Amino acid sequence: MSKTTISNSVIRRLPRYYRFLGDLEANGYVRISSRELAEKMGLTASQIRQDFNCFGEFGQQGYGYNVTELRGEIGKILGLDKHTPMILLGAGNLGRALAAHIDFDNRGFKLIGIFDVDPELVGRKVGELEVMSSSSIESFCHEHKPVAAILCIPKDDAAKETERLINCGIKAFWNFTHYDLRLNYRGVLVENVHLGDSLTTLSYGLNTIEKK
Amino acid sequence: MSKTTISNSVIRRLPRYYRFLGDLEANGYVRISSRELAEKMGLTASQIRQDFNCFGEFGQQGYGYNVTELRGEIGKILGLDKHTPMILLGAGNLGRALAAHIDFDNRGFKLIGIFDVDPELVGRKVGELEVMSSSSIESFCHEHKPVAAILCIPKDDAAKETERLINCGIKAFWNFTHYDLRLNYRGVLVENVHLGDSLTTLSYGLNTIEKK
DNA sequence: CAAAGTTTGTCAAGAAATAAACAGGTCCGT
DNA sequence: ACGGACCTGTTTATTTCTTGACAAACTTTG
Repeated sequence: MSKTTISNSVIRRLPRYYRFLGDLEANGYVRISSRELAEKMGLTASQIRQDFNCFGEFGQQGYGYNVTELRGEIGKILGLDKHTPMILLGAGNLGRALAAHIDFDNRGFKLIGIFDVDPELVGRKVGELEVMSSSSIESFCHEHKPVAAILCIPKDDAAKETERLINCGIKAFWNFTHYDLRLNYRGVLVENVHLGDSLTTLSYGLNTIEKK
Repeated sequence: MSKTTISNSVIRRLPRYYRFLGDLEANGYVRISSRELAEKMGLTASQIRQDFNCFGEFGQQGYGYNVTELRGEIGKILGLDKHTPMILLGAGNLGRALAAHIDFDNRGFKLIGIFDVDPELVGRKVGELEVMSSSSIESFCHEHKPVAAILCIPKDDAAKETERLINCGIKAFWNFTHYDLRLNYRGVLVENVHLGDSLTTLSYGLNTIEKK
């Protein structure tokens, strides 16, 4: 029986399940039990079964789960069979690294445009794409209808540019700005990534260990 | 009264508090109440008070919290007054972007060395630092005693290199590899960053919204 | 083909995190 | 200087998340 609302904790674990199942598949696993998967992932078998059952019954008693089938189901749940068109704002170090490093095609997206205000960067090639001037965002969006955007721009520009992109029809933001986007209204999605916060957490850990 | 063990949920919120308090300070705020801060951050006042009280009593009844003082206290808790020496493995796109983009000095660390196996990259300048050959890691660590390491290397090298670094005295890993480091034993810390998982979550969101 | 061994899906208990409530101080205007 | 408004620290309640338990069902083995 699949649940009506899925808790955030469960959703956050799904990509990790998907990743592990991909590894298992690559290593020739055909079936896996919740107990064995739990051991590999450092979770409890109970939690894994309950997580999966939020979406349906994918396993078989006495057998376990078929790795390929389960991975496919989770992929569908995550929308990884899609290729939602996405643009990148900011072709600085981080923006270029993401464009080159992230496997958009296998994560439900397709990167179709890169923009920057800096004339030095405009025209430069980043992978297959050529950096375009930020001033052409409106016309580009009108023509190609991107749905998602990556923000790798200075903090102070974030609010303004976000507003602009929403007017261009952008529905989802992957935000690397040092700014907490909060637009839970209007059906716009935001995934804030604060790399600095992540590093800070590590600092806390070191600081705390030392005191013991 | 400060608690003995701090829950992970609280720790994950600390960097964000620190960030918001920095913004408030920059905007001339001298004092702030939990109610007002809660409103700005999208939390409840109760949670904020309870979070802070894990570490001590920083506020005053009828007044609130002194922004600068509170920020300082949280900074100390997070160990941001330290400059723990850190090295970077992997000077590819992502590694170079992190080296350039992250404000290590204000997050408790100091980046003191960058390494790569690729002879093409060795010798290249990344900010102030020059990329060194991975073969020199041991001698470098012997001399400069780094405590933390960033991993921006291929997935398949992660396990081996981690082992190697632990033997060099590394105690904390900031892992960008597509590989879940789990070394909770031996007092070694790991902060896994899975950018792909983050993007996948956004895909889920879009996929789910559409179905409504 | 039957019995033994697995493993799921689900329900119920337990633990953890969050929110509400409130007593006891502090601030501020008059 | 006094009363009302305000705010923290802490206790209590509520909600959410995780773990444990078990019946039902499938697989494997002799």
